[in-house]
Amino acid sequence: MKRPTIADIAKEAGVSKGAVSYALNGQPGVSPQTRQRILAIADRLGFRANSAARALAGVPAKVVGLALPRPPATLGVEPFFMELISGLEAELSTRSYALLLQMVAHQDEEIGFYRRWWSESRVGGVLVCDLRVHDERVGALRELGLPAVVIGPPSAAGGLASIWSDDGVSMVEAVEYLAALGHRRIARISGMSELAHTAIRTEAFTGVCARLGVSAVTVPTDYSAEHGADATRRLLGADDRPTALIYDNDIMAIAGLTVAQELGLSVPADLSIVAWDDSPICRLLHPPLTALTRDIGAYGVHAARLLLAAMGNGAGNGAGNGAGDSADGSAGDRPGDVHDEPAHLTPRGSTAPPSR
Amino acid sequence: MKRPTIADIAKEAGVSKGAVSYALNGQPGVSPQTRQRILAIADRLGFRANSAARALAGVPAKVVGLALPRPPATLGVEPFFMELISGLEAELSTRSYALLLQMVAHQDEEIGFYRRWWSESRVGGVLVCDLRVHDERVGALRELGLPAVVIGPPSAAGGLASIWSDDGVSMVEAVEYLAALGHRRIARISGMSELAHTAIRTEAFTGVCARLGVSAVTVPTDYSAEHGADATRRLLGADDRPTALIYDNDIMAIAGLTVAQELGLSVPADLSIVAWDDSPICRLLHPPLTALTRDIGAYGVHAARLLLAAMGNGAGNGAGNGAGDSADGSAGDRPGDVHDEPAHLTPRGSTAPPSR
DNA sequence: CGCTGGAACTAAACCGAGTAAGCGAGCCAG
DNA sequence: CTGGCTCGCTTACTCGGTTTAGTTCCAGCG
Repeated sequence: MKRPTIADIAKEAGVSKGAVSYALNGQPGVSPQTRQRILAIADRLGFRANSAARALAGVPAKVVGLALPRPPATLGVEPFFMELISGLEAELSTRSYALLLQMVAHQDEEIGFYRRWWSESRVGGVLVCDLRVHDERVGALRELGLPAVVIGPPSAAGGLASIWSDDGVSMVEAVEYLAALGHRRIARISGMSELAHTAIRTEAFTGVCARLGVSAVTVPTDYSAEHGADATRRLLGADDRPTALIYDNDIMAIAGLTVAQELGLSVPADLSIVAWDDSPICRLLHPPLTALTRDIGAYGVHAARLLLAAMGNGAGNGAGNGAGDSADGSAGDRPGDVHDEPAHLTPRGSTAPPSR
Repeated sequence: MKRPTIADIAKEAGVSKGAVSYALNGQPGVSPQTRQRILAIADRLGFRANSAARALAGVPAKVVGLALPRPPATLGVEPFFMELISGLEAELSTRSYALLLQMVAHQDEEIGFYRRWWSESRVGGVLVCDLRVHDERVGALRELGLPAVVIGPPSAAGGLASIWSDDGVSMVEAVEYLAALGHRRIARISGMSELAHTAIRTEAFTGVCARLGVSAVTVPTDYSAEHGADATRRLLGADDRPTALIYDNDIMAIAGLTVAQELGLSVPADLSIVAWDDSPICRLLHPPLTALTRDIGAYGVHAARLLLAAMGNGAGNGAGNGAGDSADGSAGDRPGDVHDEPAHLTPRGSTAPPSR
């Protein structure tokens, strides 16, 4: 089986390759009749333009690169990423863009891949996750001139387009809720402290706790279930143990719930638990977890839209404020930054007033 | 910043483009000295061959395609896939292959993508998951002549290379274990019954239960936590409820554990639970789940190796029996089929003799 | 009637690699 | 001394699109 080329179509239609190219790409230079004829033949032959040839001819590759930090414990990856990818794909594939996935162990390797993708002109743009407070990737990407969208706070994006939901707002909502229930000792099991969004959450957490007169502790972890369980054990073993715990991801919250139950604590009577991000499992646990819920899929859709816009394919609604349901970009961020809806608290059975 | 091309290198080295190409690809036709000089220049310039140009020149694309069935409930995807991808990547990236990921809603769409990838010569081969009993994708791929590896039972692979672990063996192990504990009514919450591996598990399950004189029920679901919970509720509400449950994935097992506890049943005293596949959460639940454990990452590594071999890059150990620690390919399957180690039972706190 | 202009198309260059064919130099054998 | 071979390299063409620079033809207009 041989793939049909434009030359085949040209021969069949009795025109030149150029005419076929114009016809297929909707460019002027061919009469409507000829265009119709060419399109019909292309369709009949099942023609699809060879992506290598178009890429070589300078048409930007309809491929988007995503480098995923390999999870520290190499175990499973958080549900967050799967949902994000799912959302990215939803948008990308409707526009016939492909997603090139690459797992990386550390930032240097990741930058290496960006360099490589660029020099091989493999991708037209990239998505950057897990932004650090001072992130070398930003500089490297700007230097390469590779279109990029940062999934994280604009403050650390260093001028690259970014999409993010304001974790500070969500953190305040969670703490205010717990404080209103009567909690006065709240601990937080956070992710890696070098991550930009962790820093933002930490700042918001300490800030709002101070304002409300609540004692606040943050224990940084690597986001893994194991570390989450360990941290929980340590916090609950202390003399003045906290009455409420906020976990920076759902995986650790689930692990923490189990630890609490093993220690003989009843949730929510003896201990309240809040999870950040809300995978289906949170709803199915006993008790179901109160969680900070956001539409991660939509987050991915918006990120993809923003990147496509940055790549020049601004096609219609993709440009500017791509997020249909996003908040206004009120804070003085440059155009190209999109604020998604922040996560909101979904109270469930794992939170209640502390027992006296 | 402009990408260096072989023409740049040629000019700098004072030779022709052809010589550079020969030198870079380790082909004869240039003297060792000239080769050295060219390589040094290429290195200094940070040269990387434009992937589009090589693809156009007929060098097979170092890209592997993976179409993932979009999860039925579009919620999160099973940990299985993330771990599998992680393993695939581990092998692919050491050989500088890229992974093209595509989410698809149904089989027809998936076949469409294979066609497209083929006619655009985007990928050099594909991996096929979630094999059906009679799977149209197999025929389509053979027709296209696109190298492919099936992640599933050879019986349904229709002659394509396949990799798989014998789920029948594992199922027998689990049931024999439960029967030895004294269970006489075992139910199984399975995945989609049209999937080939579900069929194999079901056959093994009914077979071994009949042999051991154990009553067996299989309830098919869509693998989602919700369906798993529903099925569990129904099974446990019946008059002669089973004393042990086997779940076809870990997600449903977790949901099922929660349901049992809500119904006031104590696990494992009143009900034993076995999960198929063993994500970190299984270990952290209370009680920790007895699970059928396998090294999914290694599974992915072997799948990638097999595909690379099928694509002609047999480089060394990739060919033949790619799985270092795999069982021998004893059963009469053709070369190109690899048997990975079957899942083995890891007894934990969720299984015990049934209460009288 | 002749000139201009635009529509519709063709021919050929081009992108950046890979590669078959050819060619000169050096070497060896006859 | 010459024919033939090999080595080392160049030339030129290929892949399949895109794109630029023409070319042809016809309509419109002074």
